[in-house]
Amino acid sequence: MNADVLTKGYEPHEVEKKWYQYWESNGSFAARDKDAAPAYSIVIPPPNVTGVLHMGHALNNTMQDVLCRYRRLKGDNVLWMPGTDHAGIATQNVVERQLAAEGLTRHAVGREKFIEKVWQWKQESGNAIINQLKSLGASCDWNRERFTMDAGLSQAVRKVFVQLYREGLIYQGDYIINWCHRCHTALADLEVEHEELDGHLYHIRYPFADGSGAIVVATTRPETMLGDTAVAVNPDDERYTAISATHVILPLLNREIPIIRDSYVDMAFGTGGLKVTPAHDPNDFEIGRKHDLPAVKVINDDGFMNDEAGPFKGLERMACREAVVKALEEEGLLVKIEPHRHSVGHCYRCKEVVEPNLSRQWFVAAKPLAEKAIAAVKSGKTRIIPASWEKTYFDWLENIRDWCISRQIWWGHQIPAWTCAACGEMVVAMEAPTTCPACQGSDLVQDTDVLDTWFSSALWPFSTMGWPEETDLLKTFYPTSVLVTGFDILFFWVARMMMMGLHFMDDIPFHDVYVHALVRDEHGKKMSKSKGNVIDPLTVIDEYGADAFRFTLAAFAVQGRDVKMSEKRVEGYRHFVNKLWNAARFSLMHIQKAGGEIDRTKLSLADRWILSRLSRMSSKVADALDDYRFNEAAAALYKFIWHEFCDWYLEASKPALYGNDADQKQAALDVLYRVLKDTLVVLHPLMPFVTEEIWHKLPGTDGSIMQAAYPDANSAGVALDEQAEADMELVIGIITGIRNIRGEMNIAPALKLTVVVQTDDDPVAKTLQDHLALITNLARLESLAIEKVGAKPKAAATAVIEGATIFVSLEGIIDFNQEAARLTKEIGKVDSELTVLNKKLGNEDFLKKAPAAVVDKVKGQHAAFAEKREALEMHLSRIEALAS
RNA sequence: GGGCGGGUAGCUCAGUUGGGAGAGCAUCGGCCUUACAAGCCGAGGGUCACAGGUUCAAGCCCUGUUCCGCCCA
Repeated sequence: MNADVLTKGYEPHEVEKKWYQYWESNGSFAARDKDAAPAYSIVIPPPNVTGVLHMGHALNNTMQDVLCRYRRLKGDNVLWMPGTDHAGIATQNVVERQLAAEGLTRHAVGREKFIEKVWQWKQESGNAIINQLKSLGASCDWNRERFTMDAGLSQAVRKVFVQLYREGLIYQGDYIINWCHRCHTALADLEVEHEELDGHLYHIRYPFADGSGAIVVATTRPETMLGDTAVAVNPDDERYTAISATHVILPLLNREIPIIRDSYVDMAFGTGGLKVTPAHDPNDFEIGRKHDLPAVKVINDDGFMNDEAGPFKGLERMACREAVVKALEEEGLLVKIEPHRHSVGHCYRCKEVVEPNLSRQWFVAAKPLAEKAIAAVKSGKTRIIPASWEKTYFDWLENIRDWCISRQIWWGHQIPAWTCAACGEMVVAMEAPTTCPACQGSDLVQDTDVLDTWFSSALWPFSTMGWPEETDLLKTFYPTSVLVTGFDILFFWVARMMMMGLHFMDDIPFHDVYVHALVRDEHGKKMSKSKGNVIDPLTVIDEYGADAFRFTLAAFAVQGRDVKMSEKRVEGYRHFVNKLWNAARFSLMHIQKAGGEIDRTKLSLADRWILSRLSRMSSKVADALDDYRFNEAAAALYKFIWHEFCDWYLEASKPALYGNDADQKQAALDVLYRVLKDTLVVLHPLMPFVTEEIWHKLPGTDGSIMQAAYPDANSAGVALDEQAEADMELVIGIITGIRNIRGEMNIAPALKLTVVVQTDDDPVAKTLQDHLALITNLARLESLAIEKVGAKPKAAATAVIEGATIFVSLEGIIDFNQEAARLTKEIGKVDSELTVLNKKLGNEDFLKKAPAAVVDKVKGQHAAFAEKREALEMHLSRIEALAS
């Protein structure tokens, strides 16, 4: 026997550090630009460069790592493309806060210097998340790491912008956009989060210009009335069909504005009168365009009222609301204020209330791009998994609106558009023009806006592979195999990558999109700092190890369902890591050298059984991973390793391993070696570290487990063996029956039992006879006799299994009342089974209409239970006779 | 208002062509049995949200009700 090659308990810390460095320095994660092997590729959803690893990243990247490691074991040439996103607004905010601490603003620093500072920040502290991904075990090809602001990716962004502009799919225009006063930028519709809030509905009287009366309008934002350019009513609204007035006097400003009629107006809402503010409301903007109304902007981009607000000029918008309400009240024009619950938009970056605002911005005409994105999924070229997300995807793309892509910040890809100071001509080009094509002037000023960060991430699947160059990488790995992502960025990112990929690469960006759920706390609540229920993945990894953490994530990652995470659950799987560790420890005490070819003629029942179970398990795990059913892969491994390999096989093989029969011992060693080795490989994608550690302790392995081949379920030696599985099931049934008696009768584990099994079923008798030693050992018996049904042992506890009756001799220690109670309980269980079966068999229709196989099965079950009941009943009456 | 997901053991959840209600944790009882007490052996525990329907047969399919969560407007 070997000396202790493994420590008694598994300590992940050093092991994880060691093997990660080993993999990196050996280039184990490197993809080959050109290769004969099948290509498998994933681009990472680039985390924000400002980000720190949270549970969502942990789940997302664990899944990708599992897939990549699995495909490598299957022999694929795997590219897992890593990188980060420049996260325009978020990053700018971080650096601005830093400046603020020094009493500076970005404007004081200047654009050029400010951007320098952002790069500096990125250099110093921007890549924290990359190291955190490494501690999770992520096997990205780090030498290819990309950043959305890299030169190459920026070139791609510019090319895309210029081409779309020339195709008329990018345009500049004055439209209502969402404006965040805090971030001081436009936002796309998607970037606005709506929340139901309690507010007020202000009813305001607008007097008719001809003095013939007034119309009452209702609004939630009274300050915008200063920008009203009309009042609208529904043409079918009988309340207003008869009025003579054509204009109203806008209160406070005493401006005359028209009354217009438009069927858009909801007659049921309030008084049926609608104030129209084209510059500060998206719906009003549409009405304004239709009726050719002027748009008067009263709130500036800084959130303060401008000249158009007259006496309210200079007030902050919320202060202005109060002032307007007060003024209306004084003039007797405020009819009433009602409590009103309504949806309010907030900036997704800073949570500030956003203001609809008329502004000159750049837009992508999304419709034509969306059509191709819809078609690709409809035709099945790209699969969305689970398919339930397809509907959401279609709904959004079918109702897509133009995408506002310009942002009034500094950190990002500056828009490649230049305007001639002399003649106003605009040039959109790859390179900065030196002369104006219209007037030959040389003073060309670049647009100061930058592009939405999502614009560059939309190009990620091909920009990271070197596009617009026609690289080998693109040829080998585009389209990517799968995109793994959370549903929260299905629109932000997935849909846009589809649009851009199809347009510029003329092919889908990925074959599969695997959409996973969110990680919540153990009660299903969203993790948030304010709730204090955030679990930090790094803390978890530190305490329980990355393997246990990854396995937990995989085990709970059921399709379409949120992952509920608690440290307690991770702790449970740490026990599992330790279980594996100790199974390896035991194995390595016996294994001296690499196992040889398995000689199937020399195998014991347990040997054949575990090889058969191994074969099933490795196929099951492969099938599960092929279908992104991570939880099933985890469950299959857990059950096999703990409840089959450890609970039964290791125990069953001990006599051979400790014994003196050289043949038996060699067979057991060969099987043990093979099972451990294959199990490590199958488990490796989920638990990369501990499997690598054990792999290196295993004699006969060379190099990393990452270079191993995924076990072939039908390879020599390992094979499905249904006979062995059936026989082992019988043996396990006998042993469990005996253990049950031992447990229920409170018989000390150390006490060796004398057992008789009676059966008239010859194959059963033969199987048991063949494996007397196995049963004797695992049930801790003094002796085991297999007999024909005959005279019953006297003082014995009884268990009935199919085809056989077990008598555990309890000479001198049997408590007859206890045994009677045990048998009664057992009969009760059988009776409830029989009730169900009797009901079925008593049903004519069942016998007539159910498939014959089902009827036969039920009949068989009934016979077995009836026989069991009879036997138990008989033993009970014997016991009762003895007890009295 | 529209859409999606969910309600199964005390807790968290599996349950994929409709035919045996299961796992982990927790609970109870017994064990330091030569890999593992981070362990071993055994046990208890469920009107599968509710009401109908289809079917010989429903946790699973259909309809309605209710509660919870999310997305969109």
